[in-house]
Amino acid sequence: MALEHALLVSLSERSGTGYQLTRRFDRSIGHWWRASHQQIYKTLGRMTENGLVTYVEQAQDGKPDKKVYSITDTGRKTLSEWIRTPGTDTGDRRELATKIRGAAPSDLPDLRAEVHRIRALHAERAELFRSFESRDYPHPDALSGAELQQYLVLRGGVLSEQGTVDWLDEVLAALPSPSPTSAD
Amino acid sequence: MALEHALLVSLSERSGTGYQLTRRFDRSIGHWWRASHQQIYKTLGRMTENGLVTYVEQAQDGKPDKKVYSITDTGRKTLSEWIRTPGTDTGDRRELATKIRGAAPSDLPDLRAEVHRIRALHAERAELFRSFESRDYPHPDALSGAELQQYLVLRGGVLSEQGTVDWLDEVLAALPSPSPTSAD
DNA sequence: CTATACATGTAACTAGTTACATGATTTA
DNA sequence: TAAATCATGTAACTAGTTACATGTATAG
Repeated sequence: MALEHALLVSLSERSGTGYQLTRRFDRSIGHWWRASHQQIYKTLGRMTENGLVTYVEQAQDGKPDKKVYSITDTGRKTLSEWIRTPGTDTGDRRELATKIRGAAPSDLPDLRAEVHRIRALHAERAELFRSFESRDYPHPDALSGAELQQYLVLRGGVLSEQGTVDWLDEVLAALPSPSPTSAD
Repeated sequence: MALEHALLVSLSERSGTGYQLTRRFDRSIGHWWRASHQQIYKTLGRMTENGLVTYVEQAQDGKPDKKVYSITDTGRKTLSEWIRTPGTDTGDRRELATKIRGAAPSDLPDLRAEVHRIRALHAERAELFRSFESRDYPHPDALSGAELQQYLVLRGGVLSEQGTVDWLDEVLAALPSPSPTSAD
């Protein structure tokens, strides 16, 4: 589960309550991910059982007690291992974004490799969709009806895949290279 | 549930077995959606109970019997109603793509309105992310470390939102307008 | 002989949503 | 006086994944 890892990234930046984590998700991490407070509380509960996080309960007057969560050493280790391990071959953008966000300097070589890998998956799909496009719809201006609509959906696929490739090219250009003398 | 609607779209184009629907998902509809055969069989079962689809069982020698599903009048009505009704305000691309794919000529005015609505949601988010970008990272070339990585993830959000807007602009330009005399 | 296509499903699980429930403080 | 913010959760449900189970025909 990647929500677990996203929470670890957030907690590795700074500790906070479930409520605060929900709000952070609505803002920064939520640029590409939404998680409800219910889901976050549930996940934090399981993570506590698994020793990835701990919390300190703080009494407050007028408000319910709050639980301030922080990442444990086990959590930090689990996160780093996850970042260093290639993900699934579905090319999940959310998962990759979490890894980019959470990678420590020592994780960067593995991260770059993973970005390359995911970029290749999306480039391949973009190519595949473009081949469908030219094969099945050689004259897009002449289309109408159901065929036009099918074409437009395919166009969405092409643009989405190519957009991901463009983003990852930006990422690779900006991320520090391990060996600046030998170009990639 | 939108898988239900995606299956109705597929069956409204032509009838088929659960297996065939799975394969069609892997190809055309699967450009932006994946569904496993297990999930499709389960969903077809529920849809049969709800009267959206029916099947005819066909014996085959050497192969297990197959169930050829087709859409019912209720299913067709349900699909059309769903297409004509605005969706959630999360701006789900998958859902919109299903509507574009499934809309009959008489659904087009409502579809255009929905595309406009979803385009506006994504344009708003693109703007919001760009405002974060210029406020929090005025000099992107000077960034490094965690801050650079946060910026790159935000860039992914900007590109993704803008990419969706660009796609929907293409859709609006290509889809026939109800009144060609008054420009939008 | 191995993989792929055809054809169906169950069981157990993980992920995520929606509705409900409580209650104080601050801002408009 | 109404809404938003802070703060926690449970219960019921829908959606989707992974592992298991069976069996033939055909192409390489």
